[in-house]
Amino acid sequence: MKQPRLQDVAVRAGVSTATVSRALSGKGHVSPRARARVRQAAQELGFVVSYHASSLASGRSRNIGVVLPYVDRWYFSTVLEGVAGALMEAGYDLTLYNFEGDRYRETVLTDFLLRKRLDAAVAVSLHLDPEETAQLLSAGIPVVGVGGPLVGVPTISIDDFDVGRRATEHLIGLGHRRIAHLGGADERERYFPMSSDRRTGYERAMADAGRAIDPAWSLIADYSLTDAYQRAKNLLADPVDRPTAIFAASDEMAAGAILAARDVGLTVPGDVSVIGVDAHPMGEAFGLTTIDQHARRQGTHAVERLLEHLAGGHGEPSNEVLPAHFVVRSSTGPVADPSAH
Amino acid sequence: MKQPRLQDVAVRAGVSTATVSRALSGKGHVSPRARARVRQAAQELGFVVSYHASSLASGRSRNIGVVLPYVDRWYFSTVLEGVAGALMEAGYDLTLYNFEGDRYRETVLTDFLLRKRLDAAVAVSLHLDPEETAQLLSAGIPVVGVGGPLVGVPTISIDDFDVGRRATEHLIGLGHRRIAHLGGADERERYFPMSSDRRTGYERAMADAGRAIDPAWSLIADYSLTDAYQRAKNLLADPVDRPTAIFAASDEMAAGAILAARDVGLTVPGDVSVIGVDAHPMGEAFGLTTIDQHARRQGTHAVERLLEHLAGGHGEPSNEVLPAHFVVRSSTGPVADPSAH
DNA sequence: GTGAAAGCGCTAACAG
DNA sequence: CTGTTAGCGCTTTCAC
Repeated sequence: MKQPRLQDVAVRAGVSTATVSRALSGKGHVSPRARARVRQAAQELGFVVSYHASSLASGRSRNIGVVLPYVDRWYFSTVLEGVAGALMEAGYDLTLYNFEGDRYRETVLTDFLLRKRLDAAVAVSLHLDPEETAQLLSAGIPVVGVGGPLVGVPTISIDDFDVGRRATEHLIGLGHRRIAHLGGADERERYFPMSSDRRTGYERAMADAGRAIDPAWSLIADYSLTDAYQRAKNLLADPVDRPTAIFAASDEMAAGAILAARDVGLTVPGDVSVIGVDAHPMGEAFGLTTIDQHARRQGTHAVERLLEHLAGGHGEPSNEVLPAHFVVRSSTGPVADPSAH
Repeated sequence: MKQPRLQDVAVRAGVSTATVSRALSGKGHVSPRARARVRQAAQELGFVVSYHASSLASGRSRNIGVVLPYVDRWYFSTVLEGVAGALMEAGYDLTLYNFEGDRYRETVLTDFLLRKRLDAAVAVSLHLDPEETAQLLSAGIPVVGVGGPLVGVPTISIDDFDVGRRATEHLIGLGHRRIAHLGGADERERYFPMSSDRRTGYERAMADAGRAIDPAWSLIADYSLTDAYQRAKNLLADPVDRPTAIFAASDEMAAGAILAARDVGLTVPGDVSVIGVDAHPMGEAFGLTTIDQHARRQGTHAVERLLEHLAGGHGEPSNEVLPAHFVVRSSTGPVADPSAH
């Protein structure tokens, strides 16, 4: 049994195909009576418009691409969930492009994005060089970024510098002087923009408070719990020259640091305080103090902006900075011996 | 500047559009010389076929749908990554449908899947009732399942019953008698199929070994680390009547159990052994013994089967059971006092 | 091996 | 408010 076509509905409803199209899409005026009959006929036939035919004819596809470097890390999957939910509400399809680090970066940019099948795209925390940005934009569709500021693309993000500074100041306020930072960098020595900004915020806060930063305390991990665990363990193993607090650029890394601390016999926050960023749900079980960056909301917000733009299009959407909020739990506390140096 | 069309390439190469189509798609015979000229012309013009036009004309879209209940849980995002990678290699697009639990279940099934824009779909760990399965299948496209056996749909999975039994037997072999299980169930009181099978495997192993199961030891959590943490904490708080080992149906839950044990002053594996399922990367930092179910491979494998089917189509793909492997680390060990009852 | 031409199923002017 | 009529850009017989 073949799928019914719009033509079939037209015949059954006793109107033209144009009227059916209008009645079903809601565009253009159709008499209530005709509308009812069309709906009825479509219903009976189980008619569903063909996306491809519709898209080809109209030039729009109700389909938005999401480009991200990872899908199995909390921040990305959470933003993705936000984006997916918002698109679903709006009746849009979502096409997923996963770089897997750098593995498919090239392929996605050159082969996939250009097939003119997307109405728009959202790029999550991507760091693209000018040429790559040009490739992205050459698809000729609106793009909005989430996370790292993408040069030349309107972006939804938080103030990562501020987050880094506030997290560090929280620790400083608790009397800590020896504060380490566990941040990230990507495999190709290109920073995740957010990582470097958070790190800069940390450095600024330390400098402003007149604290020295031991270079050995400025760690780089790959954003995974396990890697952070290893590095934190090495850092904390030294009983004399270890920090009393750690600011990790993500909750997963913060969790790794807490595990590391415990495994070298230190208590949290007794011997070492730990603060993260994200408000990852697992932070609860760790009693982790963190800064909530509302990842899901970043995703939904990006979609809202994109759809507004697609609908009205009053100028390009511009950069937008969303707030981030402290969630204080039990992993941070006053330094044990403030006089220690 | 408008995108070049197939026509433009044809003119430039001095051939017909039919030849360009054949040359570019690789279907049908084209002389090497014509092929070269077409490629050249397409190259120079920066031509990319229009997906919609191509799909409309051919009836195929090189687009596969992925339907899953969550995207921010490790198992699902890992399977998704596997699926995405395999599809990318094959030059297919991936359309994502996220149920978000049950939030969009209905919508996805009724509104989205039917728009005849997919060549096939993979359904990850979905439990559908017969009517829902019918809806899925009514899209008229091949579907393969991953994870839970989907009645009427060929599925790639592991033997969850066997996993549950082996995990439990591992504990029994270490001398444990008092073994608890931390499994999952979904919000609507419909089991995740895998959860109930793992639980059954646990029960069988216990029965076979002549161990009694205290009903209070058969816990249900929502698969999150934090929920597992809470429940395990309640379970382990009782100093007299607590289990000496816990089999958790996922590594995230196992991690929660380990945190809980430590927080009530117990050592792992000294006082309580914990085993999980998944081989979640964070298991390393926990020293977690687990059973690797090769989640990513489940995803890639499903795609391979699907593409084979799409290409050759020698009969329906059938159910397939992939192996799972022990990864023994330090969270399981001999029971402290084997004579304890 | 290659070209001509007929669609694929729908949308969007343009008349009426 | 509704019908007519071109396409949208590509694939695919069917001849040559």
